[in-house]
Amino acid sequence: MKEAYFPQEIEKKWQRVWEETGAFKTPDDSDKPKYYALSMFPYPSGKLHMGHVRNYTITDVIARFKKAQGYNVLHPIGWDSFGLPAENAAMKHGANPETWTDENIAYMTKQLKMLGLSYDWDREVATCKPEYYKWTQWLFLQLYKKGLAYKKEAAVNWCNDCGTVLANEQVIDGKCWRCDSVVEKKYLSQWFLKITDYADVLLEDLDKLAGWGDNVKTMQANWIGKSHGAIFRFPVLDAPNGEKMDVPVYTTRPDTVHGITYLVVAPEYKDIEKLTTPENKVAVEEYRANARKMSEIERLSTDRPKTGVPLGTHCKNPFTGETFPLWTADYALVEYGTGAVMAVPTHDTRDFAFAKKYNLPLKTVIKPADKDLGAPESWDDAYVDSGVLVNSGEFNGMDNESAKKAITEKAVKDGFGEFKTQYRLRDWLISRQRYWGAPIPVVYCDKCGIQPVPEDQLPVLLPKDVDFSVVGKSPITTSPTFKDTVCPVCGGHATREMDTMDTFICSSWYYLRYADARNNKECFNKNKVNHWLPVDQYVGGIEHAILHLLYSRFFTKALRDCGLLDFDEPFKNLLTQGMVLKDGSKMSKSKGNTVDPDEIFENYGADTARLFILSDSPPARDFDWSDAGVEGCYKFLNRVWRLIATNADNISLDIPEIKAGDLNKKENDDLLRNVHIAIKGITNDISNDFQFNTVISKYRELTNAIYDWQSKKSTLDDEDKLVLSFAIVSLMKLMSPVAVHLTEEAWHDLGGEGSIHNQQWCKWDENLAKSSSITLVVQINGKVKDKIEVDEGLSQEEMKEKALSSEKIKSQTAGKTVVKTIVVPKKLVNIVVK
RNA sequence: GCUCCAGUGGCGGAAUCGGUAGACGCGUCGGACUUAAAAUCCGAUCGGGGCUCAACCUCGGUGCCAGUUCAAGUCUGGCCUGGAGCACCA
Repeated sequence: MKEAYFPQEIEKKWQRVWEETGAFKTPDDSDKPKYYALSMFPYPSGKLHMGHVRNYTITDVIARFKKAQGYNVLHPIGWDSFGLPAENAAMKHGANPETWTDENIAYMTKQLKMLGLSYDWDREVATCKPEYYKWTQWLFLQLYKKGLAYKKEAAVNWCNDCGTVLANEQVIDGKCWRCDSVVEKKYLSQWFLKITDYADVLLEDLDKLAGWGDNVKTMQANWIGKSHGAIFRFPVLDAPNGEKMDVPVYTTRPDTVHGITYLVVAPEYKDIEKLTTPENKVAVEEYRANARKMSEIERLSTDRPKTGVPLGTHCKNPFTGETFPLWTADYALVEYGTGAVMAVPTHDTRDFAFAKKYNLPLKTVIKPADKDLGAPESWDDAYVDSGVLVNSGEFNGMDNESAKKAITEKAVKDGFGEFKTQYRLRDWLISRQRYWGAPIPVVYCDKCGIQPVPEDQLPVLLPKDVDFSVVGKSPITTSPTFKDTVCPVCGGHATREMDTMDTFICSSWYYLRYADARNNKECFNKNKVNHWLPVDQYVGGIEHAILHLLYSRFFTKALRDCGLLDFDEPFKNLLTQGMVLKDGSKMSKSKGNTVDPDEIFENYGADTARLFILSDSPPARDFDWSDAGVEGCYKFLNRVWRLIATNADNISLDIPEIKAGDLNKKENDDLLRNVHIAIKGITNDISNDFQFNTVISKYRELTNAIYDWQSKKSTLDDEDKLVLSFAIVSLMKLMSPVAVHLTEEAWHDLGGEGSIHNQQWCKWDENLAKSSSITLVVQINGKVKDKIEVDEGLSQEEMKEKALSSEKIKSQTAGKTVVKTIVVPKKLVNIVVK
C-alpha cells in the first residue's frame, strides 16, 4: 500500500471501475425493502456550484448509508432542462437552446461523476427531450379531461424582460423571480391549472408530513391562506339605471357589521359602471385609468397613502337599516373575496386611514370589557383587538368571537349572507410565451374551437425552423411549419397553441418518471410508481418551499384522482439544506465570491470536498465556506490514509467477533469500546436528522483514539493486531459513505473482495458501547463541586455515601445542614444544604 | 403588520430525558523534529479573582429580564437582535 495519499489518481480509477461494473444500478425487483433518496434535479446552467455539491453530497451519503443498512436504494438524477436561460443564451450567441443545453448537461455530468455520486445513470431524465415532454403533454391532457386545465381571460402577471406571463408564485415582491424586473398586469387569455380545487386538501395534508420542517409547512399554509368569515349582500338603493342589485362582500369580521360606514369596490370591479352615478362618472373613470397604469409594486405598497373616489350610490345595511355610500379604492383587490369590502373604520386599520382622509363617519361597535375607548374621532388607529359589542342592537354585550357566529347565522336566516371559507391561493397560470418549453398540446379549430391534440399524435414537437433573433415575441411564432395544422375532429384548418408550458410543470412529476424512466408506452407503470414512491428522503434548497414543492404535491393528488397512482403525498421526508456562503454572503458570480468545484477536485480531490461540505454545519443551516476548513479536511484524510497505510501489514479483514471480556489488556479493551461508541454515535447521528457535522467529528475522535493507542505500542501481539484490525476496518466502513474513493482504495489494498460499498454497515454492542466505570458528578445546591470515578453498578445509596465521603464535599458542607439529597442513577448526586 | 426560524469562546459548531457548558475542528500561541523549510507530532487556548509562578482554589458565564425546579443553554412568560416567508388578502 502506498504511503502517500494521491486522491486524483485513486478517484479517477474508481470512478471508471464503478461505471464499468454498473456498481450503482438499482433493480426494480429485490427482496430488500426499498428506499428512495432524491436530490432536487439541477437546471443545466453550465457548471456545478457549491450549492449543488452540498445538495448531492448529502443525498449521496444518505443513499449509501441506507444501502449499507440493507435497503434497495433508488438514487437517480436528471435535468430540469427547459427554461429561459437556454433561450436567452441562444439568442445572445445565435446558437440553438438545445445545443447549449446538451453541452451543459455533458459538462455537468462529468462533474457529477467526479464527485463520486452513486447515481443509477440508466434512469437519467432530461425534461427537454421529446421522450420526456411527450409525457408532460400527455399529463396535461389527463388534467384537461378531468377539468383541471382550462383557458380564461384574466389579469395576469407580465414580465416584459422575459417576454412572458408568470404564475403568482413566480412574482416575488412584485418582481419577476428570475430577472428581478417589475411585473405588470396584462389582460390575456391563458391556460390555468385548477390548483384551487385542492386548496383545502393541500393545507390539511400538511399535517401528514411529519418529516417536513415547520418552516416549509407554515410557508405553504400561509400561501394557501385559508380564512373563515362570511359573505354579506348589501342591497343597492339608488343604482342609476334603476336596477335592483346587491353588492356582496367577504369579511372575516362579521362581528363588526353594525359599524359599517361605507363600502369599497376594487377599481376593476365588474359592476362598477352600473354603480356609478352620471355625476361621478368622470372622476371614477379617471381613477380607474390611473389604477390600470400603476405597476403592481406601486399598487400593493402598504405605505402608499390610501386613495379613492365616491361612486355616488348607496347601500342599505340590513342589520341597522342605515345607508352608507359606495366608493372605489385600489386598496380593494378584485381577485380576492368578492372584490368588494365592507368598511368598518373603527375596527380595521386600513379603513380607519381611509375614513380619516376622506372624513367618513366612525362608529364604535366593539370595546374592551373593562374600559371605555372614548370618541373614535380622537383615536390614533383602529381598535382591532377583541372585546364586547356595543351599538349593535340585539348583539350588545356579546363577546365578539361569539358574535361572529351569531351575526352570520342571522344573515343566513334572513337571506342576505352565508358562512364562507376563503383562500388566497389562485389558480396556476401555466402558459408561457416562450420557445424552450413543452408545447401545450392544444389546437384551435376555426369551426370546433379548442381541441386537445389526440394522445396518439404526441409529442407535439418543438419546431426547429425558428428564428431566435426575434424581439418582442416568442421564437416559436416564426416557424413557418408549426402554426397551421388540421383539426382532429373535423379535419378542417386549425392553428396550434403557440405557448409552451411553465417549466414547473415538467418538474412537478419528474420524481415519478425515475421509477420507470425508459418506458416508451406509458408515462410510468402504475405498479412501479406505487412501489418506489413516495420519495423517502427529498433534499433540496428552501427556495422551492412554495413553488416546486406545492406544485408537486398538487400534481400527485391530481394524478391520484386521475387513477394513475395510489398515494397522495410525493415526499415523505424533506431536508431543506442551507445555503453555501463565503465571507458571510451567498456565493454568487456578481459578488465574485464563488469557489469552483473543479478547482477543489483538482487540488484536493472529491473526498475532501465531500467531507468538508458536510463537516462544518448541520445540513439545514447555512454553511460558510473557508479555505482553511478545506485544508483541514484534506489533512485529516491524509492522517486516516497514513494510519491505514502504516498498519497495512498488521490489518486483517477476516475479523472474528470480539465480545466483552475477550481481551486481556485494558488499553485494547478501551480501544474496542471506543470503536463501539463511534459506531453507535455515527449510526444514530445519521439516522436522526442527518447530523453529518457530528458524524465527522466522531470520525476524528475514533482516528485520534487509534493513534493514541498506537503511540503506546512498540510491538504488536495477536490480540493487539486483532483489535487494531477491528478499529481500522470499522473506521473505513463508517467513513465509506463520505470518503468514497479513499475507503474503496484502502479496502482493495488490504485485500478486500468486491467493493467496500457493498459491505454491511457496522453493528455495535450496547454493552461494549458504554464504559465500565462512570464519572459521578457531585453537586452542592446544583453546582458541580467534585467528580469521582466510580463503578457503574453502584446503588443509589452507595452513590450517596461516596458523594458524602468526598473530602471536598465534607469541607464545603461542614457546619451546614443537609436538607435533601437527589441521586440520579449512574450520573450525579446533588446535595442541598442550608 | 402577521407567521416561522435562530442567538453558546476569536470563528464554525457540540451538549438523547432539564443533570459535568464549550465535544470535534478552524485560528492563535508555545514546543519537538529539521542546517532550514514544508509535512508531521505534542501542549495551551471562556472570563474575573487568589497564590512569587504553577499545580491548585474560587467566583461568574449560553442575547436581556423574570419565573418554575434540588438542578435551566435546554421548560414557561415578557422583551431585544438577526434571518426567512407572506403582506392594502378585508
